[in-house]
Amino acid sequence: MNSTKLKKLRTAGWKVSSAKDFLNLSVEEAMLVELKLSLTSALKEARQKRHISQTDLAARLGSSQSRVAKIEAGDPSVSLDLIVKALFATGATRRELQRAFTATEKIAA
Amino acid sequence: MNSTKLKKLRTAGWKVSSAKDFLNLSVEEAMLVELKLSLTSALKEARQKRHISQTDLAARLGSSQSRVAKIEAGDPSVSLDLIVKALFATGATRRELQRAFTATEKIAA
DNA sequence: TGTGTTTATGTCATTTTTGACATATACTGG
DNA sequence: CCAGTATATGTCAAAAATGACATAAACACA
Repeated sequence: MNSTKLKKLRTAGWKVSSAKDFLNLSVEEAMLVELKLSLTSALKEARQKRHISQTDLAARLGSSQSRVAKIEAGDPSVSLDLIVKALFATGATRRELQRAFTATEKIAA
Repeated sequence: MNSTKLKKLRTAGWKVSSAKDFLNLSVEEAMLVELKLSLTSALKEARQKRHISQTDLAARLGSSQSRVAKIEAGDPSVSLDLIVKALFATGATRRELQRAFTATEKIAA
């Protein structure tokens, strides 16, 4: 986790905390962001594979199309809770979730 | 996921939604709760194994001892984001996290 | 017993996340 | 081109989560 990567996350709108201990605290936050990106990517795949529209998924999830779009777009306003709930709502099992955990998401240059 | 289990989660303070579609929507929420419990349990283990106090962990995390206690207690007011950040803060790797994903947490009778 | 440390529980003002809505922009067949 | 469907983006009031604080309870170990 280098500082270039951190900068990229910041410009993407992520609030990777400006706390005192830049090289500790923020790294955990950045790890979380990476995890989220892996999962949202997995979500998009899972949803499309099953031919569910964002609107459909939103209904299953008790949410709105716009929020589903934001989840998949990796919007910083989306919690891990919601991402995981969305994944479950597509029918993904815990094991599938687990798989998504391994892959590290590349942050576009 | 039976309805007895759902009742237990509810009495533990979890807001497993009373949405129309009890046998779909709430099940995903319950799955999320189970996942959270697995992770908080893993967190407690990870922290204790490394002889870190809740106060120490709170500092690393930029949080407070009371919140760390709540995380480990499986308090419903704690987000998945915070649980995962806490796990990372103990030094847990993504692979360790992944392991915690498999184990299903028993809900005390 | 007392003293220090760790963990638990309750409360609350502030911050973050949410669903909903409007609206814009793709994308797909006709 | 148009019409229908899917997805993206911005905004906002309401709801949920947060750190901080007080304080209690459990634990250790002299």
